[in-house]
Amino acid sequence: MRTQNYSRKRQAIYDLMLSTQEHPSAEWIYTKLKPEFPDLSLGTVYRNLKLLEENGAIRAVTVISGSEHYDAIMTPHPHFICNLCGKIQDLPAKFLLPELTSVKRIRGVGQIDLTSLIYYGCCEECSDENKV
Amino acid sequence: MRTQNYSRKRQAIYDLMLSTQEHPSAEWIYTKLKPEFPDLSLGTVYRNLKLLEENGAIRAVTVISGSEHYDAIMTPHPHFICNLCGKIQDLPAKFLLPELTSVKRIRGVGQIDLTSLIYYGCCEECSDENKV
DNA sequence: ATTCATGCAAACAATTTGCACCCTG
DNA sequence: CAGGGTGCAAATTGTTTGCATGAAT
Repeated sequence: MRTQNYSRKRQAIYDLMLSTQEHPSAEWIYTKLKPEFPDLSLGTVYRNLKLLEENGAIRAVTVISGSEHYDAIMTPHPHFICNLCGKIQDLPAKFLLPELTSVKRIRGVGQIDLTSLIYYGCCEECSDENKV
Repeated sequence: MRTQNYSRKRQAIYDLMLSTQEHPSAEWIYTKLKPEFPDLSLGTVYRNLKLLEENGAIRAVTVISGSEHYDAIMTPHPHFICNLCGKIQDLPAKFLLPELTSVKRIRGVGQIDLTSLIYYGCCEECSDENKV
């Protein structure tokens, strides 16, 4: 991990990541922080997200319609992603069965660092809207 | 599903998808088919991959270093993705526990269409190389 | 002072799209 | 001949990067 100086903007990005239920993209974070940091640039958000990921402070969930989304909750847990609105929801860790996370190596395949379980479907808000 | 004409190129793309162990990106398919179809264009590959996906003939696995990768095996099964070389391997369906695939709906969250289980780590080829 | 952090704009790379033309049914 | 299908190139979009400047140690 490369040595880092303190940076008020990086701190703000991380704090925002921690405080939200969203699974933000760079753009989302940029828009949220811009009022407080009028001189914030999108490049800084990208750089810091990458840095935080390298430091193990946050992790990438997946790419949704072209943009990467991040999660600051580092306890292993699955996600639910709505195919209609793209919203990502955390699922309780119990949905990630111990039989899955206990697998550390698959013979003839490789060593496992991370297990990603994602359910794709239609969230309740979207299915309610579609009924109306 | 919109009505479609027969297209020799679409057929070739699908055949190639079926015949390979790779989990191709658009670029990979383009390169493979270009010799046989010298007038093939990358746009056509993108258009047809999207069409095949809409038709349920193939499915997107995930985005790896910026590009989408597809799978023509539609039987539910997990994947192993190497963080170093990016190679995607199919895992036997038994690795996708029935407790996972039997979940069709999560209360307060939504309906599930698809369950994606991806193991990320270091494949055997890459760990061998790193030892040398 | 030295190294890190940032704004800005240009560069990049994957994908999409408009349009004219060809092919399939 | 009507509606796909495609090549081509331009446009879009998310992300990265080079450089000059400002901040942290």
